[in-house]
Amino acid sequence: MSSTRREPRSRPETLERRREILRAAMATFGAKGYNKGPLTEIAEQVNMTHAGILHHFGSKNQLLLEVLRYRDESDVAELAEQHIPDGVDLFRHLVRTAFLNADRAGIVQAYAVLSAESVTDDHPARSFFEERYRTLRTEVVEAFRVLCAERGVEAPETVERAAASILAVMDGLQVQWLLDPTAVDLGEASAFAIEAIVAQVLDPRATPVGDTAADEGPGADAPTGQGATT
Amino acid sequence: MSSTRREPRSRPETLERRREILRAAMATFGAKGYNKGPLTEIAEQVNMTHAGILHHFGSKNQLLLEVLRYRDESDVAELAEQHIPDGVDLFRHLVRTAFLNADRAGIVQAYAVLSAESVTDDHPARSFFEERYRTLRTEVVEAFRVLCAERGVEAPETVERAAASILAVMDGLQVQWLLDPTAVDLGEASAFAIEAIVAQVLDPRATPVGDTAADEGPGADAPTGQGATT
DNA sequence: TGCACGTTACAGTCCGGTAAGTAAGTTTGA
DNA sequence: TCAAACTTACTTACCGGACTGTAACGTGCA
Repeated sequence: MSSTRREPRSRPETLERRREILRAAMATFGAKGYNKGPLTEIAEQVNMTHAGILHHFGSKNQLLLEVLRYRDESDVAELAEQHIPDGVDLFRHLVRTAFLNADRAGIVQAYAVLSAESVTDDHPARSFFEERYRTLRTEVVEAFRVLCAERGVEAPETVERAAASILAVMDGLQVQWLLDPTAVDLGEASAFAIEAIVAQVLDPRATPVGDTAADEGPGADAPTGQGATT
Repeated sequence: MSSTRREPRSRPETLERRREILRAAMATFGAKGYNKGPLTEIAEQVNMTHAGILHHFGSKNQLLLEVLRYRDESDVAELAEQHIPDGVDLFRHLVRTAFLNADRAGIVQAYAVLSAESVTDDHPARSFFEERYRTLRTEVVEAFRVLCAERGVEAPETVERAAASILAVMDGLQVQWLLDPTAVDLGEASAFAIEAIVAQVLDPRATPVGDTAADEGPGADAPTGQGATT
């Protein structure tokens, strides 16, 4: 756990070898989760023993963290070739990502499984996902501010909720889509929901739900229904 | 795995004993997930050995399925004392549930963790959650139809996407809220998002996102950005 | 008396991590 | 330049722990 030889990487091909391992780890963590994804399965994908993996990463725990960091770095590297989206471009970017994700079930599954698993006790990826969501929410909030400024309206205080909701709906749709890809169109549904939320921020309207929901608190009555936690 | 003595339950107190076990199992599966939640931990919560648990449920696998069934039955039993919500009442019910869930982190976590874990290979709860989402989506679609009929408008074909989105946003917000309860207000954010989606179904409006998103497909360009999968 | 409800004990797996050894590669210095 | 000295990248072998499931046995209610 502690004495992990880190960053030797003297030989040039080692770096590519490590990347192979990281991609393999992403695959099995995605398919089985972190807890149930054994090192041996990762190892045999790259024709190695599990001890070889541990030689490179020190521990399974450390491997997971590097897997997550690796993906973010790859994405950021690709992004750097473009401009950094802000304002309405960020929302378009999110919609486009949702459409693209429909062809990347493996990666989608890895993030869906690992992010939910991370809320369990002492999970090694917990702080990673905490920070990830914090960062993403901040970016979306900023995009709302820019968008409102362009429209010449003051950004309402609902932007925080809206930002969380946009990320939430994308994640939640992924789970439903992974369970039954024929039942949910990941791209179209994400686009619809994002439009709905953006519209509500820019031009709030009362609805038959909201009419009474405004004063809704942890009411004294009320059971839970089949959708207890959804 | 196969020959599990089921439903003997000769003595009256046995039924309550089983319920104790189910509640304890819900707690540890929620805290650690199914794969990492050991039977011994469930057992010691009810002052038993893990072999005692297996005597009642035959296998850990079977225990999980009964846990999930038990919760739904409890919820439905409570619901039966009320009316079955439909039309706009279902949406109000969902919002109310979100507020209530803010005080039930344990149950929320169990569903969040298990539903995401269920998408992994050969997970015992997979078909449970497939069916659960299918049922819930159908109910929400029906509520949209009733609501549209009340308003005298024709239900648009977006109701399917909207139904999936409403469930998705509730689930996704739960994950963010579990990771950092101070960053997200589960009830308020759920209410906001549900209102937004209902409003968009009843009265669709173009947005700066949708203006171009309509023709958005798996475009040839486009990387993924930090929010690769969200 | 017999069955339900446990217990203890154990079998069998699986898995992460460590130790020790080996065959390459890289560095260094005369 | 080239070989000794050292490092890296593994392998095999093994340890120890955790966990599910089974078998055998006791105990008390009906």
